[in-house]
Amino acid sequence: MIDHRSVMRTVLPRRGRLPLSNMNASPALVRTGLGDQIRQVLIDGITSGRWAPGERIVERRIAAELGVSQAPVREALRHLEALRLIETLPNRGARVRDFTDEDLAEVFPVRAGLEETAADLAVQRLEGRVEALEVHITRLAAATDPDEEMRHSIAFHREIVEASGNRLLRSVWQSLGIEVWTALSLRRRGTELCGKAVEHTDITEAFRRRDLGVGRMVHDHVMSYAP
Amino acid sequence: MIDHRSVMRTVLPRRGRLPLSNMNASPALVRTGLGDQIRQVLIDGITSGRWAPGERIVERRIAAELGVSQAPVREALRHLEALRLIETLPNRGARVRDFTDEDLAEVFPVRAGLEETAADLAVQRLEGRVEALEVHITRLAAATDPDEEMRHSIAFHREIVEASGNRLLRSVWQSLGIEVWTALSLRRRGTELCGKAVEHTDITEAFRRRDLGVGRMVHDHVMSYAP
DNA sequence: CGATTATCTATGATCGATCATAGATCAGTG
DNA sequence: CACTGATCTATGATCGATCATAGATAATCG
Repeated sequence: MIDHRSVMRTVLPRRGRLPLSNMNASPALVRTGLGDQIRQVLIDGITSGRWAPGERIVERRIAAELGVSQAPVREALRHLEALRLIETLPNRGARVRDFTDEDLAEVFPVRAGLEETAADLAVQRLEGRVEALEVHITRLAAATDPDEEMRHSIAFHREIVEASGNRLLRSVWQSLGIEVWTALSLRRRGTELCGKAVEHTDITEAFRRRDLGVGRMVHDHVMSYAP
Repeated sequence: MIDHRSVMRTVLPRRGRLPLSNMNASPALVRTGLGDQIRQVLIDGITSGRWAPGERIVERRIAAELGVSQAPVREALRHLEALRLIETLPNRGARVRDFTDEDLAEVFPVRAGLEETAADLAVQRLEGRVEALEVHITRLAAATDPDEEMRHSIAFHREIVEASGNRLLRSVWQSLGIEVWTALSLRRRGTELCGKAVEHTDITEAFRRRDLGVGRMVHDHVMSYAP
């Protein structure tokens, strides 16, 4: 019998197991359920290449490896499916998706369409107040490693989406899982996307002067990331 | 308070053989799992107003009413959350979302952005072959009741998205659950969206002559649905 | 009495076990 | 030997029960 009463089970249960993910700084002391933790483990495993494309993902095996039951693993797998990291067939389980270059490229037109819309909405609401955007430019400039660069660059784009004030738009954009896919793109080809940072400044200036062409600017900027 | 207990039971199993809700016509004889059936029951219940906005959705109660266990109900609820039909808080359950007019309006800019992108991609691939689009115009013209009208109108838009050839775009657009939200909009205000059908013809003509401005046309057309 | 703390209750989250299906393996038949 | 069908196996889907948390209720204290 396992000790379920242990207060604040920060990590997956059962006899010393798994790395303690979120014990450190965090504004709200996020207590996350097993499903969320498992999801992160699986995302890391797939993006890092620990599981090969096409490899079968067996619910019970993952559950046993992590010392949990099948249920939260299933829950996590559904999230991975929504992120399109795995493919599932009814009654036949899931396997790691084999991302083609085309798969990786498809995200850019979608982002472009969503972010153009977001920018057109945001320029109205921001009324020239671009401080929040500038923060991410500064941080991006100060970034040291490529992974940090990526996160700050994405944060800039997320800020535009947030500024649109359209919660559905935010939700849809978030659900694209840009971080994950960008990480996969970077792994696929060499590390780039560096030079595009200057365009963030141009875009921010356009927001500052309330340039109604900013939507198109963002659209073209996003598409310029595409291979 | 409305009587929930009497409702369904037409399909969900238990001991006996599952009554095969869809044993008849259907190209591929889709056998759907409990989760899918439950999802549909819940969607119908919410869109029809059987469950009031803000009303609590208790997993075990639904499970008992349908004669199934908690697991497939949970699975269905997660889909409803993705459709934004319910709101969920960790460890505190789900309740029917109270859709504001703003909620209903938010979908149009998102659709406009996605469908503009889709149209710009589709016009390249279609090369003037607009037969698939015309089918939906014809069907819409032949539609009798408003519900059928809605479905054919949406089918036209879906066709554009399909024609883009971008599977991610299709997936994202589908996940918006346009049918459900449109049904809610129609329920909220009176039945309209009728006059807009002619614009479908204009758009189709633009596709036929490979007019590169078709993206903007579709964008404006979608936004014209917004209240 | 009002505030604080210790139950109690409802219910989401998780568990371990079972059912059902898709494939694989084996057996029989012409 | 190819083919059909029975049997076995792996595993997803579902179940019933238990654990853990949030909110309600009762008990305690100043």
